Amino acid sequence: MSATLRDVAAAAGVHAATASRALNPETLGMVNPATAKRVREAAERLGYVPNPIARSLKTNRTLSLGAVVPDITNPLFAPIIRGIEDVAVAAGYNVLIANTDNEPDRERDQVASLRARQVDGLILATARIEDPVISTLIADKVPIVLVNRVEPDLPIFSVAGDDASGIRQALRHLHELGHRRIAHIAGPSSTSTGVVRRRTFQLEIGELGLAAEDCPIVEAASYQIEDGAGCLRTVLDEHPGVTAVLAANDLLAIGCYEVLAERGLSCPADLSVVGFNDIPFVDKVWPPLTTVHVRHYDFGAEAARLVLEQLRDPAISPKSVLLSVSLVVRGSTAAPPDR
Amino acid sequence: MSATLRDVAAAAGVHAATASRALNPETLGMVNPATAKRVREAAERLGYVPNPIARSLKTNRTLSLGAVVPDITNPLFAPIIRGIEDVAVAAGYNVLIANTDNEPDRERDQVASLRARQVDGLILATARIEDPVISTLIADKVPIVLVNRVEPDLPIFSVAGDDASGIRQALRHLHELGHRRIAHIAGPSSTSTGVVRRRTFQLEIGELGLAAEDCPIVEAASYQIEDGAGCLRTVLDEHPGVTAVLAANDLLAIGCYEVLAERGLSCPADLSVVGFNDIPFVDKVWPPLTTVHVRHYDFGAEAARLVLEQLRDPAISPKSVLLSVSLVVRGSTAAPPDR
DNA sequence: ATGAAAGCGCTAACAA
DNA sequence: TTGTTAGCGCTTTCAT
Repeated sequence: MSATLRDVAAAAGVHAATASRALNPETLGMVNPATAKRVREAAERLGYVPNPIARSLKTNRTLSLGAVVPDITNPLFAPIIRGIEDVAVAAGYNVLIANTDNEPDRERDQVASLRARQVDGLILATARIEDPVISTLIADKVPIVLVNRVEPDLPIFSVAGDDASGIRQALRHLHELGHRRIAHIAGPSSTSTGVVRRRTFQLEIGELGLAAEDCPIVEAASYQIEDGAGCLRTVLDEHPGVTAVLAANDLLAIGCYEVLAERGLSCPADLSVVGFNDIPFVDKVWPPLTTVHVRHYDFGAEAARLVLEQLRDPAISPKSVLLSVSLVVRGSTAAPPDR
Repeated sequence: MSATLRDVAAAAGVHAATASRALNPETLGMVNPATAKRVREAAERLGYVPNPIARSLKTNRTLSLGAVVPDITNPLFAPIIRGIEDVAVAAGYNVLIANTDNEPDRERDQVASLRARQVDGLILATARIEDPVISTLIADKVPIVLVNRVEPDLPIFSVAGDDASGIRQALRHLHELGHRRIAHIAGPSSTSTGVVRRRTFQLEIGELGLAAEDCPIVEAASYQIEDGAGCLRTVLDEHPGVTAVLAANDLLAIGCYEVLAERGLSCPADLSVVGFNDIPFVDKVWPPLTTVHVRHYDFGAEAARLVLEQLRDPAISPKSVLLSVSLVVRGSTAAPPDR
């Protein structure tokens, strides 16, 4: 059995409370430097390791944060988690990660489990809109931050990329290359990103003076490669004149590649493709994907900072952080074919 | 404030101890079914959620496992973590994840932090050999499982892929295609996988009757894309006759692609390349990578099962689980060029 | 079958 | 500055 605070106190010839104060930086000021030193030495000698469980029971703080993601194997979330972790660990917190598999029930359970384990704050990177879990969390005053999602109507902290700017940059790039018939493979309308990117696409098409009927939108059931493939098949079948596709994320764009291969079309000669997110490896596919780079690590880091802020000052009012994005032009976009 | 066990007890008109027994499946037998029902209803009514912190303080068990990985953003580890999580959650445990950045100091700190938080068991997916952290853990009788690493000389649980078989399958594939001058880009000799794969390469070269001097080995400083590129440059400069490369992991193989592009060589026409691990997206690069498929999700799932086994029966003796691997032939391998 | 009492290891009033 | 006391919420003897 490892040494407890009482053991340390006894060894240093002081009371447990004094030992506690001596060992805790915040209360160290209340104790005589000499005794503090004795206590520290005794602790060292006994190999004392404080028991955070006992501390938590007393203080109602666990020094841990919960992070809820739809799927840790999605390359999008690894850097987000990494960002959260780095900031949290630096502040003395650790992070409990929970997967939801995009299932509302599992999300509810995981959040409940995290709350039962008394995490001090929560970061949600699950993208569903109108999520009842969130309202409960807000009502219960649990410090939370949303990642990769905006909820303009809710008093809540959030971190997201400037999706509108990303879509605009992508569209203008295609427009400058000469494309006039551009399709959008939209993300699920149950996600905040899907909705925002789609709406911006429509707006910007108008801004550029393109005809809505030349720029079809097909919605993917989920952000997966196969959905991208299915959507592009629909587009090509129904709008053969399209010369470029703007996909709502990289996975959907990669799905497009499969359809091109299967139909003997080449990218970018026959069709230009643009993705969104710049996940790892899309620079290694062929052709290297032109996409919108999003700073996912910073999403996580910023989200963690926002939770910690709330922990420091519970009265602080919510803010939304919008991180800049930038188009990365690679090999999947070029001028449209001559007709 | 949420309801405590005392509140439930009071509401049901019983003592806290009775409420505790009624709510705990293991002790439910000691209590009158009628009172048990009353307690359960009261708990339901008050929305009682047990406080695991208080329970842990008393029982010395936290129902949580620690998972230590070198880098969560490495696509190799996401499925491992996912496997751990799925099994752990199904058994009522949750998982604390810690990154080490491949830094020994950080590994020590993270393990210490996890232990301080009283995790019931640990899973280490960090690959360094002769790791002092491990001996300490063994000495302290902490239930642990090593993942993707074998330590034949240590009495310890481990889960790994059959690396030797993977290397053999890859080499025979190349040999059958007609390659006789095959280079190996080895992983760091500080990792168990690096050592085993390299040794098997040497052995198998002999088995196949190939000359050691025709089959150079270059060791990568780490398992990164850039290291793969650097190693291949060395190989091509010093052994221009080589017609195939077997890389110790996929990232190193992808690094080879970059060198081929930069030298105007084509894969597989000029040089065949084989990877190891079959991480996501290596089927999307160009040419699609021939590689050894490893069941990483199962690594995690099996590791979690092994920890849980130890928790159930602390006296159980260590075992090593070796999971099968299989070569996936894609587009990066072909017959050697005619000379 | 249930209640009483103690205590896990720590911290925070309060008192001295 | 230090000690005393109490208690966080739960489980577990021991007694009834």
